[in-house]
Amino acid sequence: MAMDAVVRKLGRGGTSLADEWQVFLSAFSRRRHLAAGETLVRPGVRCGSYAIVLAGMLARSEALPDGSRQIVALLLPGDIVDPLGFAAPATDHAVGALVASTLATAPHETIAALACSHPRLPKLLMHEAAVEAAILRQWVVNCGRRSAYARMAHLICELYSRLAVAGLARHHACKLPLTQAALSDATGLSVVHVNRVLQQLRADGLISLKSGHLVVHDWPGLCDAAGFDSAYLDSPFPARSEPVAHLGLQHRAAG
Amino acid sequence: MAMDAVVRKLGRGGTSLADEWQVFLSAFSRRRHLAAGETLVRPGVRCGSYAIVLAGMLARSEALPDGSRQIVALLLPGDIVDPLGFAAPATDHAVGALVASTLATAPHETIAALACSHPRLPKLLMHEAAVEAAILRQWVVNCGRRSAYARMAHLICELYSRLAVAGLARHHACKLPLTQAALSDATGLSVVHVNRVLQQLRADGLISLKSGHLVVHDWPGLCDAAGFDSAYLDSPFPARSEPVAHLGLQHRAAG
DNA sequence: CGGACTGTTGAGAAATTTCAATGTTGGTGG
DNA sequence: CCACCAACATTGAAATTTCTCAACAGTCCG
Repeated sequence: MAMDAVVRKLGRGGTSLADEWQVFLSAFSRRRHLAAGETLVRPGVRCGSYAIVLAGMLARSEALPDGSRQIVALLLPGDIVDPLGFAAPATDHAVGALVASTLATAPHETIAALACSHPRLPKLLMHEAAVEAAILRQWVVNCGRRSAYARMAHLICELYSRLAVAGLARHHACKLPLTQAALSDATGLSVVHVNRVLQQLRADGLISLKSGHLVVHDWPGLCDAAGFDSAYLDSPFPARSEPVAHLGLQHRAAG
Repeated sequence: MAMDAVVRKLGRGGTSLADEWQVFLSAFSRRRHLAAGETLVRPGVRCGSYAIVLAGMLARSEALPDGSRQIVALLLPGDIVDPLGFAAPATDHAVGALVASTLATAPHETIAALACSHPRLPKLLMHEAAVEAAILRQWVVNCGRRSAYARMAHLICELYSRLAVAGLARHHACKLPLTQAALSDATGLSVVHVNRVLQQLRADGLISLKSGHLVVHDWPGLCDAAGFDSAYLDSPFPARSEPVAHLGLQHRAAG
């Protein structure tokens, strides 16, 4: 079943915590479906369970007083919605489905109980959280210091890489069902400018992006435009595995 | 000794994990001093120990190919440098001291060993990490969607609040030893614009900021300009404690 | 006193936003 | 199958924010 992406992504670190993953995943017996636009977590509400994205795409977002919103993270298949969940205070932001999505869920108590019998389980959650934090840091860099063009390119690099890790990219192509409005909220750019930047990226022969389907025509070029270095994304446990190259990507020259 | 701020800040959640904190802190027997500008962690290097900031101020930052840099987090007294440390992959960014700073350190192995005897210790680290992540999310919002003016105001609100939690603010004033260049790197603005925005904030009677000393003249006004809501910062464990009001701040009306 | 770092100022240039209108697409009901 | 509607994408032009450049002032320290 759709657990594929999850296993692929979570197992990427090699074998050192394979048992813990097995145990952890086995707790996720429940399924939950969300329609596009539906909300999973409301700001200020403590969510009582863990969730793993099986299919679709969700966004963590914050609404601003002036009516605009900022997407603060995108959740792809294989992602744990809130790895620090059972230790975290109430979330301050919303999590909503950008497209129809499927989740697997498990109550916090179940996981907490498992953590007792499998003391290395927290380590595994902490690792996932650390990768999520690294992504978040890149978003700060993105919004803070990169030009609109590089910002868009970087977001696309990140998403492509993450989808590739989950086994959801083939032949430099993947589904990327984000409207330009969503891209705008993710990058902090205006919708109009997103549109123009995308045209530029297409004109430069780097990508195609149409009706939710992304094709990367020039991965090294895109990485270069973005200042993208995938190291922060996939880093498995102690050693560093080969980069996403094995998933059908040429890897850009070390710089 | 300087452990004051630490105890104050880390203990803020009330008593539920007090024992774990005791045990955790007792492992930090080593001290380390950094001069201003000195580097604690270099990108790509796995750091083998935990560190807690006792005094001073450090910055996590990423350098960009074009020579600019983005500060991705500021570490204040009481902060754990990398709560997910022993489960995290190698850091992708640098951590450096902005001013002369003191740290307490403990080897990862020591903490890992303690985690075995005190199974709730990871939960405590995860909680700290969750708060750090919430701050990071606010930075994304800040850089992505707020005007320069609001952005600066928000950063100041955040720093003042965090310093207040650590017991380092009195009478609406605190030390804030950040150069305008550092503020620029933290907000993603140009140095020149930082200067102008600060002048505006002063002219509007919200703050004074001179030679490393901040005074907040109009906390509600500043929060308002920033769109600041302290909820994400201090949230202690399950229940929510009173906001920073008890630390000498008027709290803005709920809204 | 000199030098280095930090803060300040002005003016023109550039990137990005806003506004407002017009295509395009995909689905739905007649 | 067509008409229609809503959501999404695209375009142009003016307005605004922010940046860059370049100069100058203040402060700290040896």
